[in-house]
Amino acid sequence: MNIGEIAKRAGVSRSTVSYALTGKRPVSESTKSRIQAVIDELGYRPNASARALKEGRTRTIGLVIPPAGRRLTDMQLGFVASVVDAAARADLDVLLSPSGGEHDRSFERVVTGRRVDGVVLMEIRLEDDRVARLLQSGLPFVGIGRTGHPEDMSWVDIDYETLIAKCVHHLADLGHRHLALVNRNAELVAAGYGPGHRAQAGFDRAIAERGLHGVHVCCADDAQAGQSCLGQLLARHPELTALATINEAAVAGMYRALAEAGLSVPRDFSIAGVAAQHWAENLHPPLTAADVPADELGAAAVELLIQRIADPDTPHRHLLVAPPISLRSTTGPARPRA
Amino acid sequence: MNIGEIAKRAGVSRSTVSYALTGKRPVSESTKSRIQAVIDELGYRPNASARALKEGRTRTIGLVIPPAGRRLTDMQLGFVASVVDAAARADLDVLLSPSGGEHDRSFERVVTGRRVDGVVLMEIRLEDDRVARLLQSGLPFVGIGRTGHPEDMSWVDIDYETLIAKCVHHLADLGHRHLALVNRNAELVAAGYGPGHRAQAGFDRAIAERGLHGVHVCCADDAQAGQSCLGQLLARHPELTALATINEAAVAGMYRALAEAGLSVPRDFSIAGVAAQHWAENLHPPLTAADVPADELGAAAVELLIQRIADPDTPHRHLLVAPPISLRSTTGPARPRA
DNA sequence: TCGGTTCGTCGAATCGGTTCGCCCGAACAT
DNA sequence: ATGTTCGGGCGAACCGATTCGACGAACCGA
Repeated sequence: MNIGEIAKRAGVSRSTVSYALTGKRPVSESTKSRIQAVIDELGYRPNASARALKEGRTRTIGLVIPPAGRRLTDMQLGFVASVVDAAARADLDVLLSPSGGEHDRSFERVVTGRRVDGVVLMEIRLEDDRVARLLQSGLPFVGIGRTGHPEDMSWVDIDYETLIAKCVHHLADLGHRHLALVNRNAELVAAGYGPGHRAQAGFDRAIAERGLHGVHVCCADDAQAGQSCLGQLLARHPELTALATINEAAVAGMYRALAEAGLSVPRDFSIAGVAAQHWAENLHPPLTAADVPADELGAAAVELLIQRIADPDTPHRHLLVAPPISLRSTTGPARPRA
Repeated sequence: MNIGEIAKRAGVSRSTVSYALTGKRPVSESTKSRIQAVIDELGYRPNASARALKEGRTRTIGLVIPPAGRRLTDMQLGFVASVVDAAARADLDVLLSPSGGEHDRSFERVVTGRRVDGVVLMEIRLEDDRVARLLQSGLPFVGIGRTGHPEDMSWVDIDYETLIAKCVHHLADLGHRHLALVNRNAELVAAGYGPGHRAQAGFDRAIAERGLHGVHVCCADDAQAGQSCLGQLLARHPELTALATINEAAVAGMYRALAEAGLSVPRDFSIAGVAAQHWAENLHPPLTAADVPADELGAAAVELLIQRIADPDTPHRHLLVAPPISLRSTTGPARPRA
């Protein structure tokens, strides 16, 4: 069912059908309705590949997510959902590419075969070869997250450094003197995962400013790990009375570890973190946390990307968000542990 | 950077470059390596749209997920992950379409514009117009889930009816006489969501077979809802001592409701369900449940789809899985509530 | 009545690949 | 010497849209 068939049955040329559909040139009402009738009857839709070939754009964006197999965090899910949603609103399709580190065929296909008009990239490292590939390819892209050279690209990001510092100050204000930072999983941080490093920087800075004691641990991104990790931490550091974390997936397990240790939250131990609002609210007890507006960030990323696609030479734009900390039920005045 | 440019620089015709790349006709080693050198130098990759146009296939499959805005369950996430993963292994790209009920532009684009070679459809209702659209369009597709006329399509599915019946029998064996079924959210079930109805059918059947008493409730798919829903249920039905559920997202909240009511699990109250293995294990306490092998199902769906794409006239195939119930920590002997 | 717009339409070129038919020369069999 | 096969390569058609230049008819003001 191609445009030629429609043209033939409507008794016009193919170009007229095209103009009737796009409206890029005037077509009389009578022929327009005749064409439309044929189209409705045959259920014709223009072939996307042919259109993309001629127009030079695919009306599709790529979304590069962490590799399959690894579980996405709730926040990342929020990003994906909002990107997909924003793209749909702009009548763009989304091509999913689960891409890890080295030569990933899926990533290469997306970047290199003109399959997409632009790319949204997630889980960016301080040094990230996917960013390098995209830069050299000239394909428009926007990061959710940023590298160590953030001027070279457009991005939206969460200001983990500031937020974790805020958490520390909040806890310090409550009298806590011995704090821990529970980071994301060790492999990720070792690979140069930006938020992990920036969170640590913010933690160290705030600890120093307030003259406190801080310990830093990595923890796999699930409840089991959170439980065992904090269990060990509590045993090894009996002086700890609070922690800050960016590892939302581990928090539920931390609660269990505290319960096991006979510590009640927030009476004996305080936790402050950075998490998707939905997640923080649904934990039990609800987590005092900086509520990351995942939907806004994803939508903003798509908006930036659409602009870059329209004009690849616009200067890069950046959006760094540092939402306020919502006080819920997991932080309270310091009380020395037994 | 098109194939003509490569041909020119390598001093051969365009067709020779094409044959050198696809290997569909013999090309001498010497010219092949000359062509390859030019390609490496210029970083050429064939234009996917042009190839798709000529070949008549896109090497892309569509994945239709529940509409954005709604949160995917852990099991659904497992499906998505495994579909994406299986597709990547087969060098297929995945186009994501979040599609709800009525005329969804994203769904229409995917189905109708020859953007994809086939579709994996999720969250199918007993009567589903997306299935109808796909059938009439002739596009190969495979359901994760099935309609009320399952012979007309290929699908993989979980046998909720059998599994919930098994749960009931398991609980009955433990001496429970008054059981509840906690279903997914009411809108979904009202809209004819298959698993919801089949679970209820299995529940009713088993209840009747064992001569028990059963109540049936719908519950929104989150912990908050699970808590309030079960709270009310316990108050209204003091005779209940156990429940079966397919609503994995609500289980954490049910635990809370039970704790609030002063009931301990499994001493005072038992829960058996159907859930993704990962989820059941990570709950606290770990849920006695039929462990749904989400990765296998997703991979099987892709495999079926690839076959249908290769030969659209093969008879439909079906895969109905009923994994055994893993006994964990949430079911025990009945004990009348105070 | 004549030249200039404007409207509606058509034909042909084009996007970047794949593929079919054909051709040339070397190797081989008869 | 003659026919046959086959490796290696070329040119052109084709996939299904968009888009540009052109063209006839109607319409306008001078």
